[in-house]
Amino acid sequence: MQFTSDKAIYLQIKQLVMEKILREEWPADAKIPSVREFGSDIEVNPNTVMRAYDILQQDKIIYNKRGLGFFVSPDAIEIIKRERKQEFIHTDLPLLFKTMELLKIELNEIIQHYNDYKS
Amino acid sequence: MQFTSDKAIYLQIKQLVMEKILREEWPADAKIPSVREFGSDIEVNPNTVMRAYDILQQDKIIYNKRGLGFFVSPDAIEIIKRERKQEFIHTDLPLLFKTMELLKIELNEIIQHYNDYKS
Amino acid sequence: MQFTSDKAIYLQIKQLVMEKILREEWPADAKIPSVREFGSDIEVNPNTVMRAYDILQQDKIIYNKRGLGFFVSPDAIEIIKRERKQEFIHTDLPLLFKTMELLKIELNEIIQHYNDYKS
Amino acid sequence: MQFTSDKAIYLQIKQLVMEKILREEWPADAKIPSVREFGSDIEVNPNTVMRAYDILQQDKIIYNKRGLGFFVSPDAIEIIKRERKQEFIHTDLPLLFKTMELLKIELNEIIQHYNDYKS
DNA sequence: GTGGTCTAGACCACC
DNA sequence: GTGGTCTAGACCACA
Repeated sequence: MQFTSDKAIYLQIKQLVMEKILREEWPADAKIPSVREFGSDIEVNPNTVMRAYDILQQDKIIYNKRGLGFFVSPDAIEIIKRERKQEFIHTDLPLLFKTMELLKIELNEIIQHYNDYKS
Repeated sequence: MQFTSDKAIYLQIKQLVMEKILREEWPADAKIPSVREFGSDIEVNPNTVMRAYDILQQDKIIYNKRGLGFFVSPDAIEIIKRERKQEFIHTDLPLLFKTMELLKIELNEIIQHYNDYKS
Repeated sequence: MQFTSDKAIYLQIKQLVMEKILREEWPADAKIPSVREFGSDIEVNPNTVMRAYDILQQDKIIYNKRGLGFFVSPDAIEIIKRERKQEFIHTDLPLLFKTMELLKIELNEIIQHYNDYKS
Repeated sequence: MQFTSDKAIYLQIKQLVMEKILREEWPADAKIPSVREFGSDIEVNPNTVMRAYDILQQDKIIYNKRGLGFFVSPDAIEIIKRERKQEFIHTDLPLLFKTMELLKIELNEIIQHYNDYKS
């Protein structure tokens, strides 16, 4: 696993976990790797993994059973999608449209790129 | 002027200046505010404004006449557009499409939001 | 049975047992469930239940007959009440009063809530 | 400054800060000590102080100006009181009443202790 | 000067 | 074995 240096590692780990959940690699109520195990997998200090797990727990995306480990929350996917969609619609899209305006890019061009991407 | 705290202020200032140029609020060869003036306008330390101007000058988006101040470069718009368009197409768009995929958002929805935005 | 994750489970079990005794659900000299039975009831590892029973035995709230199981001590209620009352008066109440002071809550309001609670 | 060992230090620091704000030792928009300064004051590692500040910032009780430090949020007192009152009414009080019931303590006795406390 | 991140290593309670 | 807390020390970007 390689990390970009322009974003905090613990945030990238958070992202990584959420993607694994979305892809159902880690299904609901499944145990996720312990902080030590995951840390050694991706070559990151367990404390840093812990920080990511901590936030994920606050967001109710994972939960903890004392002495056993962290588990995927039953409604994790729903929560993640809800959060991300909010951000997408209220932050990402407006930014996209504003940039399009400034650069005088038409919608057609976006659609063109989209079709290229899908194929 | 309010700044987001999750991005360096000097970068937000740089962004702001580029937008003003793109919108032709500050046309080619026009004098832009001095670091002190602009700094007090937006309630930011002049040093921080200077840092933004420095980078803009390196990018040849503005130029300096000693003792007179900073001025918009004649080909500023062209430079900005070239830079931003690269980033837009090769970084922003792919990221957007990836998010759409994960959230199962169709292109139709984007078009819908776009029309809402334009009106 | 659900447990809060912010307190040790064995302590929550201890609490639970003491409440059952105080409510006389488990009267004096009655046999209480075996660690295995109780553990499977509340979905907790028998070792953890054992740890709670151990402490309860040390406190002389329950006693053990080898090969037969654990039983409620004749003076269990008295012991529990003595312990808890000390803690209640010298720890819980002062803390409560301090909070009331900080939040500017008057005694009247407490009495009001008490009446609501009783009805 | 001394800390109880039965509660995480960073939580006690959070508590301490909130009390200083409630007592208006640190008024609205005032700068609070830097993590290093406060850490050396109370003889705690700056990282631990940071953890407390982090949570306080999430709760919008303090805010950050990049490169300058942390400041008391204008509506900090209101937020703290709201939070604490919720907890008081929905957690502390029900627990109090339940304990009173179990220990067969009457309201009179509480009132008695309250008067003793006030004098 | 300020926060923010990360590591390494320690110690603890809990299951 | 698991999480959770804390320290010490390092490095960085930012104002």
